[in-house]
Amino acid sequence: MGTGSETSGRHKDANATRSALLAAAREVFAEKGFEGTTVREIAARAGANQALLFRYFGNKDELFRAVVADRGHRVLSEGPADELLGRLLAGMLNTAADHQLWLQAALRSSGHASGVSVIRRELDERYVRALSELGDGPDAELRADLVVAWLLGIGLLRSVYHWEPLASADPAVVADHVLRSARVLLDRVSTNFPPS
Amino acid sequence: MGTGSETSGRHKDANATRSALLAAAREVFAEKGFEGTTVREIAARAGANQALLFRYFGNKDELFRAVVADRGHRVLSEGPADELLGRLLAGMLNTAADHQLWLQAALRSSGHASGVSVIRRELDERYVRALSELGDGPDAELRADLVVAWLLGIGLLRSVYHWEPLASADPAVVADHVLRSARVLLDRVSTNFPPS
DNA sequence: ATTATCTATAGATCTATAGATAATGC
DNA sequence: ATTATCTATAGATCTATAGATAATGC
Repeated sequence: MGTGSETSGRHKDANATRSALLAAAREVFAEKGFEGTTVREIAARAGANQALLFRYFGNKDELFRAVVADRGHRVLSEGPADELLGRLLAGMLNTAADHQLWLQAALRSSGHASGVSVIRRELDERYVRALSELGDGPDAELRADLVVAWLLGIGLLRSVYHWEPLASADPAVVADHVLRSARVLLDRVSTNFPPS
Repeated sequence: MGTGSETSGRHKDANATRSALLAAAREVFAEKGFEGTTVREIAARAGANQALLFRYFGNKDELFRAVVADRGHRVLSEGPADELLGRLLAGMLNTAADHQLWLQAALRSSGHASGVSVIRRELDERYVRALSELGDGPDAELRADLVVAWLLGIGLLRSVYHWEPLASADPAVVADHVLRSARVLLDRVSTNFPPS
């Protein structure tokens, strides 16, 4: 107990070094994608020796997976179903630094198998499964896919392309627009009465 | 006149070699992105010597730009304004092989400067400018961006992630869903009377 | 004679490892 | 004595070029 990890970095602290490497890797992978990143640059940014990266993570691909792995965070059970889309949207519009970096790292690595698989897994496990429980019908899945496409496209333009005015827009305003339109898309799926 | 380019490839034909390299480059860049692609693999797939790639295109980055450059095709003036969104959508859902490869190559190269700039340019010049002429108002641009995000997200899920059922869905069905929802998003922008 | 193609290789990477050194904990 | 860190380098790339060869056109 009482790890008390100093960030000074002049000590010998395996945990601190590991975290520094992980944080640096997240940044560099986000900036340049998997293939454009070199382990030496990660180590340099972490202020650590390059050999430690292999000692602690095995190889470059495992380090990448450690960076993007397992964000957990099941959205479905966190609140009422009719606010689900809003929660998914909030997740994608999340401006927390680590979320933005995670998204950039994954999307900028779309040419690499691990980059593709992490996006597949995250979108499927969190977004599609959550949305698909909202309704049924012949093309309920397709409609859910279209919503996911929208959310991912918004994340892509904001995080990777820094597309203005979208990137700097108020998340609440963006959410309002998207929710209003997406409800049209999803409405026929649910068996609700039509409003007014 | 009368080029009569044989595809046998045993002759000496600079134009044929150039095209073969370009076509092979489009495929490999689409599969692996800019950084994951090697010039040797492109040359091998083209059945050409690797040195010719540099002779004809200068370097790898210029070859990439030759692959993704300038798709032209101004969409705005091609038909009535209220069908513009449908035309943009048709463009993104275009299942022609070369369009799919173009989109994959660009998106899978999101970690590379040229990949980012080509997407920026194409989306801006074709999609955003076209859409922004549809309406005005405080957040007309933001709404246009959101439509672009949707189109790009759909293209990303289909082309890069082969996401089902979206990837194999009938473009007409997809278009119907998207148009219906997007009209809600864009409607307040135009100064039309509200329908019914 | 000109132009396309090929050979061979320079030079600069990059990942990953083996083994030496230095700091900690007992 | 153990564990973290560093040095040095193997081995495998990769882009790009210089210069030789071979096919075409006159």
